[in-house]
Amino acid sequence: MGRAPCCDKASVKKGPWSPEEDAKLKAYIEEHGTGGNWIALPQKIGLKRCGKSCRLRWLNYLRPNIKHGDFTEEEEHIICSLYISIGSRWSIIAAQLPGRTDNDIKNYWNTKLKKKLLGKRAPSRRSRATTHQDPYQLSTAAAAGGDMCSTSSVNNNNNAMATQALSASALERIQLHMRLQQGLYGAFGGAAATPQQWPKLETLLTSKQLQLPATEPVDAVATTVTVQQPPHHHVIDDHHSLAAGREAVEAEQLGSTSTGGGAYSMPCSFERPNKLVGFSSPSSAAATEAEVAASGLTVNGGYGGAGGFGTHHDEIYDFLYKYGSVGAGAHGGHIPASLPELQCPDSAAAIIGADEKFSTWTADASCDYGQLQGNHISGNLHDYALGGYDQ
DNA sequence: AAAGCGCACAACCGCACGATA
DNA sequence: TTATCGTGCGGTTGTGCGCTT
Repeated sequence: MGRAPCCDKASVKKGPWSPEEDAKLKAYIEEHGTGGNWIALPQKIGLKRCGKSCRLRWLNYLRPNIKHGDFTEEEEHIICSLYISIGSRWSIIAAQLPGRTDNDIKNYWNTKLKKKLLGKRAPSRRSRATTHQDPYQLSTAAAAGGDMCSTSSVNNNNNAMATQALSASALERIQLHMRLQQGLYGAFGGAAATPQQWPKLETLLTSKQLQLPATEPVDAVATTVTVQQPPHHHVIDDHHSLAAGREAVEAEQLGSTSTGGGAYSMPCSFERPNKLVGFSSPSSAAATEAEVAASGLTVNGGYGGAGGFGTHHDEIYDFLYKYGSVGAGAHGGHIPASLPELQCPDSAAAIIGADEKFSTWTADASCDYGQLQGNHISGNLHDYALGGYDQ
């Protein structure tokens, strides 16, 4: 049985708000506040609108000090840094930008900033509706289907396609991160010849350019946590095992180095600050931990992702934490300068479109990936970032 | 001139979570 | 402990405008 609708959809007005409606809502809230009940509010003031619609209208357009358009370079920097770090948590990103709404930022990102930074065109809705499936559709389908990637098999076409499609989202952030780190495209008007170091999240935090929620202890940034894989949707046996991951982290902690071509340890193998985990509900995290323990899959590393920033974002964050700029990491927080140009894997190209470049990570790259060198990082990262996670 | 297309923005939808009875 | 409800969020869709063909 589904959930009861929040309002009688037959009797509420939909579509654009009229000036009269705006005036009614604004006047009432300015005088009485919301009363803590958006659902009841429209009846009180005689609006034939859904309470949720009223809330949205107020938050996005009517409340004081709302800014629209004209995003500054500084704001773009913050949006990008946070997007790389935490993904599409627009409300959190919006909290760092006074006067901006999550909806505004989301729209700005989707329509302008993403294209500006990645040089890719979002597929039009028309083409999406009438042509072959693209990564965006597949992501949606996967999310709606819930378990398109839920089995351990990634060999059938559907799952392979879904996994590839999901990688577009995951790898997009990594690619964005790298491009910005390397100043490849002179984003924001910067000269490509003088690579611009993208500000580390920590830098933004310490310089007070960003403010984490007040509930988040400052020292959480340096705190590591024991986290766990989600109890379901694992694709682990194609390349590695959780045990291998555990062994790898133990080896890493002992200061030993793994051999090239050996079991790679990217998943489940490194510490990460819990600043993101801190947004999770302790109860839900505990529940997940208990479930994992019951399933016998408990390991060091990885992340349950119950609440907080979600599994998908956390995996990317974990990767960037070790190899990117969101943490000290094994490479001092910097992507190796010799990282090769990123190309779209053939299989993904068929879906994404040959003119779009997506990240892949090749074994023959000359860059130093430390213990990852010599491994087929492409497949591993790909599966790592996406395998079995139901984002 | 008209149709098609791309784009930006506003709004809606459904889900997840927390609070509370 | 469980069911219900309100809220918040992220993804998606609707719509109008301007440009191109």
